[in-house]
Amino acid sequence: MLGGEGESSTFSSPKDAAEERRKSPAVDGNDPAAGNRFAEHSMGSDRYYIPSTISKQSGETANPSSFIPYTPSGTVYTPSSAARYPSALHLGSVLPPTGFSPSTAGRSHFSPAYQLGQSPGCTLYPPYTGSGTALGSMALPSTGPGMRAQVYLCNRPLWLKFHRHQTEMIITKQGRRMFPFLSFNIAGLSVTAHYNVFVEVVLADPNHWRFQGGKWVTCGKADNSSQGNKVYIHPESPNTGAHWMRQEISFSKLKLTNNKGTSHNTSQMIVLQSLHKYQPRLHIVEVTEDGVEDINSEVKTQCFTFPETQFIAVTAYQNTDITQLKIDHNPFAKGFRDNYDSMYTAPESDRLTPSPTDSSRAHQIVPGTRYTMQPLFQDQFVNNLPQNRFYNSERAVPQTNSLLSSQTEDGASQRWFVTSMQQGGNSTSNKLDLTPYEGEYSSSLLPYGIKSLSMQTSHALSYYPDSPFTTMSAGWGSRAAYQRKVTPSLPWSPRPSPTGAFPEDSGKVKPQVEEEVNGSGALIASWTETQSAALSLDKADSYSLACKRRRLPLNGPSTEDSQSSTKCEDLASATTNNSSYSKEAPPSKGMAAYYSFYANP
DNA sequence: CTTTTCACAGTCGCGCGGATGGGA
DNA sequence: TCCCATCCGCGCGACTGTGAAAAG
Repeated sequence: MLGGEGESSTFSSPKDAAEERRKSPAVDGNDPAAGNRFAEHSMGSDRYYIPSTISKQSGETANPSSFIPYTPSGTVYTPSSAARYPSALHLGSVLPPTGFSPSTAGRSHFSPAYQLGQSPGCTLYPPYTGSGTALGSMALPSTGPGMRAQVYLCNRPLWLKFHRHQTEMIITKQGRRMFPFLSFNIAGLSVTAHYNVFVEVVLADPNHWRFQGGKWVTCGKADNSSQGNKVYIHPESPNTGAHWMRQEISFSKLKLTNNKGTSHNTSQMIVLQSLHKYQPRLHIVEVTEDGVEDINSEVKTQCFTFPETQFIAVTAYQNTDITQLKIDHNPFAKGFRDNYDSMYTAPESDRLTPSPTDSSRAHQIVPGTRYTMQPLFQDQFVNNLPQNRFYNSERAVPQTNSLLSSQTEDGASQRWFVTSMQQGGNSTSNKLDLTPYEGEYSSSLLPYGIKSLSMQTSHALSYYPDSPFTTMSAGWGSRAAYQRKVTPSLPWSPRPSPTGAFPEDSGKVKPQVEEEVNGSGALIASWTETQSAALSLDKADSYSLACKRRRLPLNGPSTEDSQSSTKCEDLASATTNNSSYSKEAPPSKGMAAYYSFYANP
């Protein structure tokens, strides 16, 4: 299915035939390259991802219906966006009120309408693109095949860190992995239905970029003649909805290359052009058991776009802020951390990034720990459903602690979505307003909690254990590195100083982190409270925080090794120690909820 | 001058093979 | 004594950003 490119024969399959059959009229009629499903290069210059605008979206968040795509009142397509690219306007004409054609949305790669129109809808974080002809379908089933999915960007905090400086991704001939990599958690799929999950990378704007004077500036028009694969299918595709929802879906193996002529590993490589801005998109396509798309089903494809994952492809890093962030956060670059010793012998609370061994240890010691941590920092939830419906689902974690109760579910979730939408930023820089996001950090995590009790390991994360928690801690602890390298070498840098690296560092980021920690503590408390409340909320919160600060593991005395592993263990212990994996502790309600989730899809 | 390519050093995960210990 | 499982160390390969050289 995904083999529109000649070289992408890997994806050639019976699905291709199905794809052709399912091609929408809009595609056929408007896109001369319609047959080239993934032929980004063949798209006109007008085929760009268009970041959503903020105002309208944010305004809609107050209305729960705005979370539902295709609702007449949920129009998110903004002429302003379209106006920037005339063709978008044109294509927008075929879009439904939500800004994209449901009949084409499912096949973004072929559909200019989708590509242009989906952005407002997608970046609206219920980027559901629906597919097939059923658009509109407010009546989409909430369960079973065709149900709408919800997607989390698992490592969004890390993405945001990079996004502040305009993320850059190295591309090489042999292919370079993305960092941060795309990692999602998916909910709302049919447990038994089969899905293909894949990532597509499309041009984010029609410009050619260059790094000049310490900042990225446009420089002419983008070259749209790029060829090569633009899609990366998750290696576990196809698989059941239960499988996709059971664990984090990581695309850490995805590689970016500028080698158009690459003939090997095409299935793992996405061909990009240097100095162009790209937007990754996640696609979830329902297929039959043998991996062929079922043309009889109306709702088959869903697309999710996260503006903060935009990046500029480069052959060499331009912005040293980005370089330093990569070094600080990418375990593979650990060798370049000249403050490595201090980083990894420092108190837990001061450590910047996880070492791969940390995560593996944690994982070995407490199976599922890694994933149990994730909900604590699931800051983002792409939801197609009315929030109240979501929160009323059996997956919702009991919110019994004071910290959480301080924010009503509706209020919290709404602001959370508002935040997401605001982050659409202006369509040019797409800078995200982080403030609301940070403020609602904890509340947004809750829905994710239960699901994250993974039953499986994630191979990818053994390499990139940048759980949202660990990544968040890197924001303010890495100042030394910035101070050392960035300041002297980048007098022009927008954030040349340690404190300037993140303007919020001195006065905002740290409180933010603490707030996040509190949020995690809050979650812990909520969990523990539901399971006989060994720790009160305040105790759990303060204790975990104290442990982090004082380098004390929550589970008692430990060696240096165990201390290092407490990054995940400490905050998660309250939950994981009571998970079904633990013999010592009784099953938690959370775990029960986890099962119930699958028992009641 | 800008951009790309390449070799390099450092780190880590994984797999293999040998050593060790327990049970039949 | 043999078999099996587990543990440990080593080497290889993958991966990273760096910095110089090459290419345009």
